[in-house]
Amino acid sequence: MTLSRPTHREVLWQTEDAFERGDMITLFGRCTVEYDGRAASTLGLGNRLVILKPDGAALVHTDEKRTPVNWQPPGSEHHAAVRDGQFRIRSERTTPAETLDVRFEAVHQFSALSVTGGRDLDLQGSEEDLRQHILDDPELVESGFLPLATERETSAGPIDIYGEDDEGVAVAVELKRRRVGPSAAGQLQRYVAALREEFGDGATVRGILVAPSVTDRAAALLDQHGLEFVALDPTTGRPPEKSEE
Amino acid sequence: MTLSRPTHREVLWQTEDAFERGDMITLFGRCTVEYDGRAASTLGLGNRLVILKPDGAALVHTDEKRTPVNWQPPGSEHHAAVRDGQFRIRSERTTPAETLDVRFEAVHQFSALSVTGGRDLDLQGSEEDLRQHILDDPELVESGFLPLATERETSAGPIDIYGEDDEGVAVAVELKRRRVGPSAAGQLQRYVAALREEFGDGATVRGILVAPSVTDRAAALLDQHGLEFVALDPTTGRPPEKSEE
DNA sequence: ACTTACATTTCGCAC
DNA sequence: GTGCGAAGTGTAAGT
Repeated sequence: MTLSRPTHREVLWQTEDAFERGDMITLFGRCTVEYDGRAASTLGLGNRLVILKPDGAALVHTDEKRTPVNWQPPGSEHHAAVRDGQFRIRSERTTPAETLDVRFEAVHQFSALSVTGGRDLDLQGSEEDLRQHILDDPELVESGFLPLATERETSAGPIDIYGEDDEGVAVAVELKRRRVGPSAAGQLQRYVAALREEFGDGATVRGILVAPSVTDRAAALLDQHGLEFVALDPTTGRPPEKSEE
Repeated sequence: MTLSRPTHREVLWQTEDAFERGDMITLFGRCTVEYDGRAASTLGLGNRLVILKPDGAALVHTDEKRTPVNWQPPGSEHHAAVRDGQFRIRSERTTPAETLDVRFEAVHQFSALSVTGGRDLDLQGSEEDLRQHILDDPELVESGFLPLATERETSAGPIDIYGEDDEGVAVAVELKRRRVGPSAAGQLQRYVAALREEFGDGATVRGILVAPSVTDRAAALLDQHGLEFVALDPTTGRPPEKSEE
């Protein structure tokens, strides 16, 4: 259902009907946007595409970027009204308290869309896949590596794969699906430190970062703390080609 | 410009015209989606909203979530074609090499939208704002704090605010606009360790994390490393109310 | 509701 | 182009 150059009243009726039906709404028109919540923002007049989803999500898109210029996450409540010659959408949520106000000077187009069909994506190449590759063939990490647990808890957080090397020394393995920087090195360092603390009096714990590649600075940080790096690609589960490193 | 229940041919012509004009395109219809690049995914048949932006961004939205189910970032190249009774969009980019394929069994609606007007958001409450509050009034961190530099480089990365306390001891201040977890504590720890390394032989360096609040685990990590915490709200630049902590 | 970490994160900025 | 960290990050899983 689409309206071209509708009156504000028409948009209001159709919006309420669409909410009722659980349709997704798209509005294109000249509007301002105000947001207040975790931060606060204002956006001056311009033509934008506004999307209202039946799950409570709201998106305001300009002609640039993948990220909406303003939005409201799912679970928000949308309300529509006509006031002061404007068609207005107010979207509110709690925890945290946030409001999004879109005020249309003119709505160029209104659509109510019945969105049906699958929304479950079949995705490959995640960190989870990389973990499965390693559990299927622990030698990928190193000869004699024995995985003992996944998501093994420490005081600093959960270790992706916890195990032992061929000499029975504890090993913390941290997985990343893409090239890693300093933060991943720091993360592994936290886990290894937590294990050493847990085991007490100078226990030996090794830390291995598994990822397609590392930046220089991350490599230096790993080095500083005696941590190791193993190059593996998340999709193939094999060492990446040199061109991919 | 909008077409309802157009033929694939009509959509193709209008799509090419819209690309030419630099319009934003919205398509609603029954389609499958395939993605291959940093990861890979497939999405079965269903009604979705597809948005093609003139900057090369592509978005595929279902009726749920704020995040598109599939997408392509700005800078991609969109191509349209009719083949095997389908209207197809292929969006490609390089570095990294990624392709997005949307195949429409039926296009229920096509729109070409001329998106004009401001897209610059005026946003308040960022980490940058918090920094300005502190530079305007360093006492917010602690009595006698003297900022000497922002983005001060270390071997582990840049320190948000570098300065000295009232006794001339070096202080690294890390800012966060929201409640912090273990990673922020680790980040500050990296910077402080880098400064100690840089200054050599047991030099004293203090680290202060400034944020609205901390999680328990993060507080424990700070404690472990002798790091400190100061509670400040990024918007007001003042200690947050108890209810906000 | 809160914590924790992943994400095809995206985005901006500096080198 | 790569590196690095912020973001109103969003999202899922566990507690």
